[in-house]
Amino acid sequence: MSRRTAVGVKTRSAVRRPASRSESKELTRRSLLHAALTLLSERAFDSLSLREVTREAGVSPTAFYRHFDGMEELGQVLVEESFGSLRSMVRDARAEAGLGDDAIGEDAIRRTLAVVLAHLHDHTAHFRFIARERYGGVHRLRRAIHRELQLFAEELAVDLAVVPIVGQWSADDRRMLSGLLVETMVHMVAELLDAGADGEEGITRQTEKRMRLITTGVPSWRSVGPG
Amino acid sequence: MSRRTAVGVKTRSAVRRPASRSESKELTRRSLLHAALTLLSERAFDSLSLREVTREAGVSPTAFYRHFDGMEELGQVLVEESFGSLRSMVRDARAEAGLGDDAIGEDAIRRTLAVVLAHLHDHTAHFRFIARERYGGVHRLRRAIHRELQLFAEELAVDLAVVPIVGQWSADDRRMLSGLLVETMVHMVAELLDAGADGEEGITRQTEKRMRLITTGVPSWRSVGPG
DNA sequence: TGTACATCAGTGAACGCGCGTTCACTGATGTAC
DNA sequence: TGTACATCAGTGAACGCGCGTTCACTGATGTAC
Repeated sequence: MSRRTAVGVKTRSAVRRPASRSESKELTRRSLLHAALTLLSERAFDSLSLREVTREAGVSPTAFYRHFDGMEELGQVLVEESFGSLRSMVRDARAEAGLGDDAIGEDAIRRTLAVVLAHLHDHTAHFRFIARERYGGVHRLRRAIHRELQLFAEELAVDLAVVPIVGQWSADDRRMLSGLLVETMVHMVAELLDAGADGEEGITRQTEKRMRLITTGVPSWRSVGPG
Repeated sequence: MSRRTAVGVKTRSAVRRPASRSESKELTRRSLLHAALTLLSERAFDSLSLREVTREAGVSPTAFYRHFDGMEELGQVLVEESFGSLRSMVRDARAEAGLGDDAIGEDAIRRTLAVVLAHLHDHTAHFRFIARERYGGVHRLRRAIHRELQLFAEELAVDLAVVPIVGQWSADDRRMLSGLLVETMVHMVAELLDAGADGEEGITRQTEKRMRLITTGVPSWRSVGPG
């Protein structure tokens, strides 16, 4: 306590004197966002009050206004942060999946799911926020989340163009496939967040099977069904 | 106005003197539930107040207590009603799909989706309530909804046992397939509720394709992958 | 059918409480010289 | 380095408001005779 925290040791609750006014302001801002995310783990954003957030963060209600216009602005920041998490995950997943000249094999599926699970553990609160507000009571949040997931699916659709058979498909069919794969992963995340730790293995195993069944259908797919 | 409403003419807002005290009580109860569902179309249950509901229903706040213990009990009733809608849909869908000696064909898929769409139009508010609270902020509601959807998927898994190839699968694989099909339909419902009327055709067409791709994979499915 | 009493769905006033937001403030940090 | 002043993150009191819940009530409906 009498010295600075040892170099290289990052402790969540490391007590160290903030170096400057702006740094200390940033700390308060972070603790407000953190407090909101904590409360959102079992509440809808809709029902969160400004005073609850400041109480959880350990500052006075008025301090809130030094950082945000109101709860709506804080919500927007949470969305942006959560999308940051999502995008970094997508980047990793695309790298790991390594779509190329091969069909979408078991390995690609397993590696992708591993990336999702890793990010889920690192950004649980962000992912829960997205899952909860995706169809929640706040229109602006729903729209923002929808747009972001759409974007993700469209990126995957483009990636899929290099996969052998899928490369011959129409763009619409590719979007259908990528949308189904993305939705299957999103659903897994939502279920994992809602289930206890003991449900984890069953859910991931089922999801892996689902992804395999979907890709199994690829070689026999016909865009328009038989007469 | 001077006479009773004509026999056989059912008008939503038909003004007729309630025949009895209990009948008039029931009318108020219905209007409280209706008011809640109306407000829930763009709000989370979490954030709904008792006074808002009574205001919307056009009665005094105190009247609420003649019908429900509090908001939580009203929520439970909404869940039960919504599940009533869901179960009647499932019954229709199972009858229409007519799973039997044939593979799951385009017709079965189309008929099933038609049933879902019909029920969606008749019970929009109930379905929206389920979609919103499925991963919403109220634990009890999440659990109830999860259990009900699980049940639905398990029923479908049992039905699938009569389908040629699927009949040879392990029970676990059949549950995987039914879970994926159910989730695909639930996702369609959620998207339809969130999109404008002009999104409807695109969403249903994509869903139909997704279901066809899934069933396309069935003949080539191997429970454990190669290698 | 008429009368006298019981029931009870819905009312309106009142309560204490947490809410969002304002305001003038305090005192540590930052800056100019 | 030391001093005098400016900045500004966070405070605490205060406001008016909508909340859930209580209570004694009213008056239409129901029932007993």
